[in-house]
Amino acid sequence: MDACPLNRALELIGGKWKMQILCSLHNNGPTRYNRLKKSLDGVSNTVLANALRELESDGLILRREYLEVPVRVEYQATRRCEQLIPILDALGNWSIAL
Amino acid sequence: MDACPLNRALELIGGKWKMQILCSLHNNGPTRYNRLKKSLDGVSNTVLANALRELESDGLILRREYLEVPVRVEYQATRRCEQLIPILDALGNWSIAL
DNA sequence: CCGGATCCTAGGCGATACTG
DNA sequence: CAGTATCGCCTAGGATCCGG
Repeated sequence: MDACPLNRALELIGGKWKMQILCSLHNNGPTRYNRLKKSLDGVSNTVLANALRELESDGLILRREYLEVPVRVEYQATRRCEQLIPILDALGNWSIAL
Repeated sequence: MDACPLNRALELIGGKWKMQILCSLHNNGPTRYNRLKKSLDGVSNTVLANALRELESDGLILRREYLEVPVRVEYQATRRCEQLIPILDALGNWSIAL
């Protein structure tokens, strides 16, 4: 009955891949679609593309399209995402503590 | 490829209800099954019971059974769970910021 | 009262082929 | 290269009934 804001957080970064995507972008800086796809292991196109669109519309990542031939698209973490990273770190540390 | 400890965290507290269960127990102290069930809204027995067993075996909650008639069972957050709370708070605050 | 046993459903997820 | 379109699986989650 708390209307826990955690639910909101889970809408933003829940699901199987979003956190990993954000971590990867944070660690590697701007990254192209295919490189990102390889860096995660086992994502399908549908799922990855979907997650990226949602993350972008939620302001967590930035999509930048360079009109070259062939096209180049890069994704990078936004400030909002960077603010999240320390929290995810804390969560990760907690999970392996003791 | 990070073997992100986040995955471990998600094993522990992922899913639709676990975080809410932990929050509720933290906020309300030791709580009986039915009361807990009502405090969350829409959990089924199978799912709640399952989550509780997993949380217990992961050391996040404590199950205490009083052999009265009828039986009384109370759940409460462990120290490990309490350590997690501030992180979940941070996550919640992040999700509603700006 | 607590929760196990069953059964069922939605949608998250994956694989492949294909297009601008 | 960066995705969409299509299809199908699979499992987390839900409803209900029942037993200790």
